[in-house]
Amino acid sequence: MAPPSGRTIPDATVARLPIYQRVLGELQDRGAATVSSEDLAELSGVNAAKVRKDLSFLGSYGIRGVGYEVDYLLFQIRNALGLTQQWPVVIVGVGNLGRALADYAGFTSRGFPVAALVDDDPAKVGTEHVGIVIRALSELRDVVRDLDVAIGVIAIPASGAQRVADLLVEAGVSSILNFAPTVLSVPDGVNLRQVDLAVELQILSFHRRHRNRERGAVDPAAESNPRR
Amino acid sequence: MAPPSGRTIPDATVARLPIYQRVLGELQDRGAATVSSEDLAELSGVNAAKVRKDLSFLGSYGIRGVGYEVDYLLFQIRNALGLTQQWPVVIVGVGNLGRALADYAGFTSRGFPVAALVDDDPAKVGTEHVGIVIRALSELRDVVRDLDVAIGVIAIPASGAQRVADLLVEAGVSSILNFAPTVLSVPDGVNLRQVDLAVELQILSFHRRHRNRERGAVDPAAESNPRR
DNA sequence: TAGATTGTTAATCGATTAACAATC
DNA sequence: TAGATTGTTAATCGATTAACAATC
Repeated sequence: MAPPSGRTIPDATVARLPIYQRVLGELQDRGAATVSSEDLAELSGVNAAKVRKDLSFLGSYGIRGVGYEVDYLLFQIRNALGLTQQWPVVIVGVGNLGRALADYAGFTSRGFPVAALVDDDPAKVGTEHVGIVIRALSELRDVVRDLDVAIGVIAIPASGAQRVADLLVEAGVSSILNFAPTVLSVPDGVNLRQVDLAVELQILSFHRRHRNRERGAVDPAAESNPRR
Repeated sequence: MAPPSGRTIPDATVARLPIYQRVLGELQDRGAATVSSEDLAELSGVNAAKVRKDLSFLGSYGIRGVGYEVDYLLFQIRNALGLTQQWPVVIVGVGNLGRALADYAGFTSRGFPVAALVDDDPAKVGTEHVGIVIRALSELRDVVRDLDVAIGVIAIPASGAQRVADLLVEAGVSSILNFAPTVLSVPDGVNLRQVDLAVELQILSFHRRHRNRERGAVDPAAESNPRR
């Protein structure tokens, strides 16, 4: 009954909690009071046993014979994820991707308000995007301090990413989300996640190829070895 | 010596092949002829034993005492991923995210040229973005047929995503990359991958919270239970 | 009480990693 | 031959899932 104490939530479970959170939010909007693991699983695209196991790591928040109270479970998931408060983010790089992220409603609505935009192009500094003034890279430290920024988002080309990561760490952010296709190194204690948009396409490409293989389709590009 | 025949490459390995590919590409640009599993691991941010195991699923392409020939290994990885040919993509939704994706150099340079842009806003249809004319949603089938499109990218809000997915499937694409934060259902035989930009922030938030916990920091937001 | 659904167990499967024989 | 590095084994760890007792 008490919230789990020793606790360690497996990584695989942590990665699914945001999905449950989103689905529960939709259920809440539709006015659902409770949901069974079966239904939550269906809506989330996973196995029902997995849902129950995942939720059991948070504590014992279901009611046997009934299901889970939507409001209550949503609160507990938000709590586990640390989303009962807002975490302002700074986006570094106001190119196409940076602008898309700044406009992306999903950030603010899910607890990550875009507090600041930063770019090193003098032509952009001082202009506004969606009501946020673009600041210079040299102001990063002040921006992070003044706006209480916890998370830095890197939305610039790979070549400058490590330098920006270093600046973000110096400026005091504790977490970095990197969209540049390059492996970054950060000090211990700084959380780092990497998203590579093209990687997803490459994985798709692999699966596409193998689905076709199974069906006996011929893939001419797959044959022939080059030199050596 | 012969390319592996029975083959099944584990999912975890498939997910890392694009990383090795990118790192090998950088090594190639720098003129490196060979690379050891130790160095490739370091540059990719993984364990050296894992690199060797991953690569062994593709075949036996290393040279003991020497390492891996960069060019040859790169070819074999591209081959395994099905990237020895180009896979044109169509991007549905020319909002901020769609435009960012269309401009993203990483797509074209890694074998996924943006063949077409599609939007259902009449004001956008017929205009150009980065040299590509924006077509109407109703033309999707023609676009896919005429431009030999294999992959559809969904870059619209969640509410319309399932309908667009259905249209893409009808139009004949075999793979879908979905950026809308909603679970899609597609027929068997269609490959689907989901990217949720906010999910990454939420996972970061969790890890941030627990790093702090370990250090004995107090998190006021974590306490107190709501009603019930 | 009967029906429904959770929380947990235990079996299974897949992924990681150190260690080392094979071999360049 | 000596040194380096692969490819593979085997031990370990973590994730998934069916099954079911507990209980609303």
